[in-house]
Amino acid sequence: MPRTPPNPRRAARPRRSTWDPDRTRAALLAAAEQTFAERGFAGATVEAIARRAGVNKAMISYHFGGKEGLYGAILAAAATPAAERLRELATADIPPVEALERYIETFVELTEKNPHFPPMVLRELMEGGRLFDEAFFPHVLAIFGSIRMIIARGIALKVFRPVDPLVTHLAVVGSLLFFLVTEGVRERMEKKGIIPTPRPLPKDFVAHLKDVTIRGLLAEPPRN
Amino acid sequence: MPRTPPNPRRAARPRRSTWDPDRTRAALLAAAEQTFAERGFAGATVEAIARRAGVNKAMISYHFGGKEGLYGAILAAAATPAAERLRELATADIPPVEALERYIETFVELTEKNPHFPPMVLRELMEGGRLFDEAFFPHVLAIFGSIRMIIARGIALKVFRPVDPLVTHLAVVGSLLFFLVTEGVRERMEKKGIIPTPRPLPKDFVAHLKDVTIRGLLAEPPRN
DNA sequence: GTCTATAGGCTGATAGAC
DNA sequence: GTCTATCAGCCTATAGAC
Repeated sequence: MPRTPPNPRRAARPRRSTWDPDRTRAALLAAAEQTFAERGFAGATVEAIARRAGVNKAMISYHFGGKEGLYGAILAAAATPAAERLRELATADIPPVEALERYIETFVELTEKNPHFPPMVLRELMEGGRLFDEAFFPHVLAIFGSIRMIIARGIALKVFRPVDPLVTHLAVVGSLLFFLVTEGVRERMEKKGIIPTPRPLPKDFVAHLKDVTIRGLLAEPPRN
Repeated sequence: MPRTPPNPRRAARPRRSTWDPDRTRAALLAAAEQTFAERGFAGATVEAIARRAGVNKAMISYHFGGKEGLYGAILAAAATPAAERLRELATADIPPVEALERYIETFVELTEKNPHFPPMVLRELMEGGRLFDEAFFPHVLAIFGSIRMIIARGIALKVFRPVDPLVTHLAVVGSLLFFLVTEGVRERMEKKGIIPTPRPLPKDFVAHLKDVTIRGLLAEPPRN
């Protein structure tokens, strides 16, 4: 009898017909995104990320040059299309009220494909470490700058009151990010029965924020 | 000649006439608050905290039972008076508009004594780990519940439109927390000359948020 | 391109002297 | 109550086989 029989687990797992570096990269990006969002940069361990991705942890160093590189790759990958889409919205020829409403909708919609992006961005804003990377920072500026442009245009057209666009956009984006990053805790509270009413859904929040923000900004108050 | 002359650094430091455990505890709490806020729980090391406090790192285990205990002590200490003060405001017999304005003012004012509290609370909301501690969670509920009560009262009195108080308070508190936790990054951006205009101060943000929120909630739009 | 094995560094906690 | 010295555990990164 041989000392080491074939490992059943190894035999059971269908061997991939060939190596697939793209699949490895993609799996790592997805697993890391989730783990970083849950535990932060320092709290996430490369072993946890690799296990979740189903690949060896050495692959992180190989493909991304280490934990830092992986983090940066995730941020840049998610930020690029988001920044582009919001900038298009801001520079398109759309009435300011509608543009602002669509900014809010789009902001939330984008995070549905990428639910771990808001906590990562917020963390970077708090810690400010990797935020100023060349590959990431311009996108953040674009995301925040787009809504500021929309507000400024609304003021120039006298549709909005002469508020400070900088302060205003902080209030709106802050609401959005806060709602998005706290969805998890509300879900847990609901499951534990700590809060009586069902938790608000993203669409409820979007509708509310559009409503209150527009009303708060309009030069001519709407008739109720 | 003796092999080991008196260590000059040791001699230079004036020896405290007697030990002062209260001072040790206080120094650790202050240093930890700052370090945790800057780097998060996992990112902060007990050695960094102890060095900043000017005490030996073994004191953390002695006085607080470890890093976790220290973190919890900070959260509870800051949350208790804040929750109490905001609850008083919510239950006092004040017109809803004024109460909401004072809630926003007080919220910001409280963090000026305790600038590291917002990032710690927000982090807990994101990670949800120690959030559900018995010593901490009721205070968070009180802080969030107070503004919800104010809004609900305004609706009952028909001063505010019939919005959802739960959604509404998330938008307001979210704005506040986001502004407060990102003050550091705006300061850094201003110093680096990345943003052209001077950064908004807390009082500017408070004034804006009060203005836009009240206008967005009022049943009878104000005459401009 | 992927994996195993391991090096090398840092962390949080504690035993024991004072 | 405080300090020094030290430990076991975990971390990231890499060398080298396949």
